[in-house]
Amino acid sequence: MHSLLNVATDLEERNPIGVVPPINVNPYRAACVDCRVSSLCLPTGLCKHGNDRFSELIRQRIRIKKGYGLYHANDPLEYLYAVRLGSFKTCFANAEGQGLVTNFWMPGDTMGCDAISTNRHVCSAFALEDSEVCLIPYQRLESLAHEFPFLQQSLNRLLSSEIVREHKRLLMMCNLTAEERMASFLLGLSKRYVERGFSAHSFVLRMSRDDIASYLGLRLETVCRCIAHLRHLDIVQFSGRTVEILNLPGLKALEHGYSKGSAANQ
Amino acid sequence: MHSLLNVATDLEERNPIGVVPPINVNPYRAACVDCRVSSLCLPTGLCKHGNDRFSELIRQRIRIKKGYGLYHANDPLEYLYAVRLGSFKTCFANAEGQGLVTNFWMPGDTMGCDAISTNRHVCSAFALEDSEVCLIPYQRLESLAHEFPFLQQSLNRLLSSEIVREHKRLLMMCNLTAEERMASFLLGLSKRYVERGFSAHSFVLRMSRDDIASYLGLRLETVCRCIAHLRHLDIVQFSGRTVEILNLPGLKALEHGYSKGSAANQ
DNA sequence: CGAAGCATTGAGGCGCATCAATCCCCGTGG
DNA sequence: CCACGGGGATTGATGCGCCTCAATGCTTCG
Repeated sequence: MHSLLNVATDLEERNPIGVVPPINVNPYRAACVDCRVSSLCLPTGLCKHGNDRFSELIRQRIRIKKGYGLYHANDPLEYLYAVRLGSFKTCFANAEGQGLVTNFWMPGDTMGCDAISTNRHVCSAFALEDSEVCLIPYQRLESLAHEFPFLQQSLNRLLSSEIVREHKRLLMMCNLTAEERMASFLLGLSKRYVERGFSAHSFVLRMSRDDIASYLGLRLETVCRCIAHLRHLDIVQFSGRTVEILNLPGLKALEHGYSKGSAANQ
Repeated sequence: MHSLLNVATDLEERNPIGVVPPINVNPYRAACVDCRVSSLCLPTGLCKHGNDRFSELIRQRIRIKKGYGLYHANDPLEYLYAVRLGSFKTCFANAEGQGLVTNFWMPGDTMGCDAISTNRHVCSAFALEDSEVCLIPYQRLESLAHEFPFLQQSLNRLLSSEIVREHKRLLMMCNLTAEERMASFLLGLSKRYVERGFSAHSFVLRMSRDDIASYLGLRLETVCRCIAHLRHLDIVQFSGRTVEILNLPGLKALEHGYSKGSAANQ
């Protein structure tokens, strides 16, 4: 039991890496200054000069079509990848082929940091919609971070915050019921959309039910049932992948299990 | 359901931080050159000069008695902590007081990296036996890492490898049964003891059944039952916290679920 | 030596996985 | 235009693994 599908295999076969040539976008244009999500990205807070130098690093900005892979487990670490547009999922699998979705990535997020430890990617990244990423050559990033200590600190914080995020996820897996996880997931998405200037109440899920299930440590059917329940409670409206949060406080209450008769924690 | 005990509270109360004054050990003696676990620690691979400079950072080496706290969630990040002797657990808790054991730490491990993201510790660390740690002042470590790029790279790799470790743990939580997790846990411990020059077959658990349960996302009783089962299979001998692995290949088979009639994955 | 904490074992129930059938949506081609 | 097929989503029935509650044994330490 508990053997989740290998979430990568099906897509990997659709995209033997290298088959889809990266599409170079605006190679001569400064990447960061006019980027909509620069305030969330790695060079945030860097001085003008540092920011310019960082922009010079980004020699390639590439487009990835929906469903295709950007990098794969065991690829040598060459770049970190900053999402500029669209969204991705990353999948981690062991030797036995059991795998899971480790994260969903939105504009401003930087993917691939887990590769630094071994100089090889341990996850595979797939576009959930037509997307655009900036390629950050890691070697040169290291050099630049040496020149600009603030950048080094940002990188350290980025790495550390991934550890904390994983801690929180572990906590969720251990302590929350399926419904609480689902509520937590939707609230997390909502928050991230707000950070990016979108509505907190209304958004479109870019990932399948199966991806959500994998991310939450559940099965697809359980996710569906949770969604059905949220609908019946009139807390969230779903139509396909379009989400409408009707009762945000109610959803937050669900996340903390206040709906059940658990020990009264204020 | 699923509300694990707050693993920190009981011990926190026994040790309001500051009550136990750190015991300064050998302040004038170079810390790293003669350390038994220097080969596993942060400055590994650093040049002679860099190693000397790193040693100078370590102005304090302190002893912590069994059960007492070393640092606590929300403490400002001042030091990273390198375990020199003994062992620790770190606990992470959310606002509701639900918590879990995030990791167990052995000599050569460096604790506190998750604090870099917010400049405050997010976990609390407790000694599982009388222990000794080196205090690495983080600000000064940053400066030294700037002087010695190799040290910076080691730090980056350390952070990144914590992310990968958490990925693996998540995978374990999602894909493995209680018994497989228990087998995986024991094998992990065994491996780490070997790295430190101890026996692969025979060791003492420093943590309680409850700690193990929390770490594995299980309940104490389930851990006990798994132990009982391993004992009946003559794969592992337990007497209290002393462990004797009688059948290492058998244990590895259990970890991958080959005992059950799962789909024949070679 | 008694108390407190830790560990073990048993009985019973619940939450989620599993298996299976059906539905819906959408792109494709006759 | 509709028939067709395929992948994703939904819903139901059933069973199992682990949690929960509870009683008892064991170890440790003042």
